[in-house]
Amino acid sequence: MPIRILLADDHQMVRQGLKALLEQEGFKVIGEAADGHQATRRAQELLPDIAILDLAMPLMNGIGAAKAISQISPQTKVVVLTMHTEAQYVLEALRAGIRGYVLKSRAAGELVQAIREVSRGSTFLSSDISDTVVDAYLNKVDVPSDTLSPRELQVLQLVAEGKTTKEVASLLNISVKTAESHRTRIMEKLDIHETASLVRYAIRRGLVQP
Amino acid sequence: MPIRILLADDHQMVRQGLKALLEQEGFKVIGEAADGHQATRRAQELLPDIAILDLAMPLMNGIGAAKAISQISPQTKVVVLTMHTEAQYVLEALRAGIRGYVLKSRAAGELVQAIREVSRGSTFLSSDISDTVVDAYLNKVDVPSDTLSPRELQVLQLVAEGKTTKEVASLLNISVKTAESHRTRIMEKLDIHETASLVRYAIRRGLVQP
DNA sequence: AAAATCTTAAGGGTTTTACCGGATTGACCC
DNA sequence: GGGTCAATCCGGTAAAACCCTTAAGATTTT
Repeated sequence: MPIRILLADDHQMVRQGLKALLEQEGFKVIGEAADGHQATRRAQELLPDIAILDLAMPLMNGIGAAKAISQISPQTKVVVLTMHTEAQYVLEALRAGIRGYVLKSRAAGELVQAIREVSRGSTFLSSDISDTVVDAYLNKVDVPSDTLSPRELQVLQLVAEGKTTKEVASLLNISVKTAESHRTRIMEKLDIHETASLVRYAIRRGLVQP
Repeated sequence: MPIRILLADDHQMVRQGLKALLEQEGFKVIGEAADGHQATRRAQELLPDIAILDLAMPLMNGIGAAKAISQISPQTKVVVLTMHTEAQYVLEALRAGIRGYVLKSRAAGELVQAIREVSRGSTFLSSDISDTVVDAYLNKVDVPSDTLSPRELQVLQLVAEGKTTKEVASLLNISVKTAESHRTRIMEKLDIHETASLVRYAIRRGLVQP
């Protein structure tokens, strides 16, 4: 019996392409969804073996859908398919109970491999991802590292608004060194290493307007 | 003779999926690219009939690649494939000489249709897009065209992607001082004084994704 | 032909970041 | 009452960003 797959991605064209690839490999794509809600509903109806979820979806993102699906269809194993390599996404996904984490920037073979591993009861992470996760665990920085503290969010917002560390410090009435420490910890937690990426992250989080 | 296609998208998995779909339709995907630079180089080598370009690509976006390709391979017709429906993107793409504008959220059939129309010398815009364009023309919604030169746009994109000046220089094969000059002129023109604001500006202009 | 802009490049300077150590306090939790 | 964590602070260093000036050669505009 072929492996029965639910495929969720907000771009129909991408879904069709992936479906074609997966069916070439002998998998059976029994359902599709364009957002997290749909994915959850379809999972409930179809009870697929594997749910492949994009992280960036409207209405409900992949993490939310993964959590919902493991509730209503525990036998369904979730594989996340995304462009994001940041530790914070990976760790959040792992905590949501996903079994595979595959990057869209990789060859389709990785997705195929992930499906095989995961349906065998194993797990699969794209190679760069493994490093990130291992690093996070080893350095014990792994903690709820996706959750920035209130203060860190505040600093991040100011940085994304273009304030220098000195300005941040004076705005928050703290020393420059403290502001610097916050900035450093933010970057550590997010696995980000330049201001530019920090700004893009803040925009994604809605902390600042583009 | 089948239509010869160059396919550019920064996600390999998406490319493979689209390739599978296009070859099912009898098209020949003769080359792939993961960024605007690669796309331009491959177009020069292969002189394809059609170049399918994602808008959001690293190093050089789809608009930049479209301009470059129409220079070095005038017989190549460009079809943009993207998730963006905003008038701003569409009009900019049209000014760059693209012949087709297809949304990733649509069925693959639209891309197939676009390729057929465009290679016949016609044009193709996904239906919502046509409205957008007509509206824009009627309302004379003139998109504030960038006063930045092509080179400056290119540098801006790289900076917003988090590249250091040194990296920008080596990517563009220019000296660090030149890259610095471009950066300075960009800030001067835009009256912007920090990287953070530069990044936000680049995002608003659609040069990079948040 | 003259003016303007673009692209390239450079010298020399200050300020800011990014990363490396470390430390102390207070709060909250079990 | 020991553990963990957020928040605060400090010293230092190398790299990068930022700021100023100048200028040659190509292309485009006027």
